[in-house]
Amino acid sequence: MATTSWDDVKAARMGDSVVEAAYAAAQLAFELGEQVRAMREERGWSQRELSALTGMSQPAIARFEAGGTTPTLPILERIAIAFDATLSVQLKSKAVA
Amino acid sequence: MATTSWDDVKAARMGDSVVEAAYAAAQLAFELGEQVRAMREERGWSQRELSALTGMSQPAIARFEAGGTTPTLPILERIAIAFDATLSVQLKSKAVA
DNA sequence: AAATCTGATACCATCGTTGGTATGTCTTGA
DNA sequence: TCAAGACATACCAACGATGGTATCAGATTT
Repeated sequence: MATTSWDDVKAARMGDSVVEAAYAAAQLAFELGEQVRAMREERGWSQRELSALTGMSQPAIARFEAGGTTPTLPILERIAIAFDATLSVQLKSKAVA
Repeated sequence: MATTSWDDVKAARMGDSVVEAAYAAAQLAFELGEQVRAMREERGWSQRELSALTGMSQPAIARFEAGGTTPTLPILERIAIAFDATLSVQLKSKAVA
């Protein structure tokens, strides 16, 4: 084997993963957007009010709620704080089999 | 009130939030890095092997595990897939009081 | 009808993460 | 001692999210 062999051997398998991950992240972004919109409306806040509380722009809130972008963790933290909520990010092993 | 009033009124309160959120995100990044390193070593994988599986570079893995950067959700998804794990991101309301 | 508020979209500048590469150090093994 | 592997760090280019602003459509109110 020429190169490291790992790069080659796993390359094919990895190709799918990146796409799969991108799709999963997009779905996550969409769901988070929906949840934030629900929490915001629950409190009767406008996008402008939430943007002021989080230091974000109103367009950023709109994009995020629509699932147009995948939010960063710092942004999610700011939103959590605005809602007096807790941000939880976990990597949970599926099966131990 | 001159401008929208929201921008002004909440501005002071928001200042702390941004810093607080940045700190929280950094801590989250650190903990995630530790967890990923643990999961990786648990499987006897080198950073190079994990980088091949996730389509990331070895330096990116090193930075991430050291907590040097705050990972993006797509990256976390790729890592989760490599570990055959599930990525969970939740905004949980604290008290309902 | 006019004014106002809300949410959505577009454009551009900026910032942070990441990719890619090279390099350095340390450890292990031949 | 030398070679190879593993991890860390540095530098730069590319990409995506965000900030800021302006604008637009729809709904509400006067």
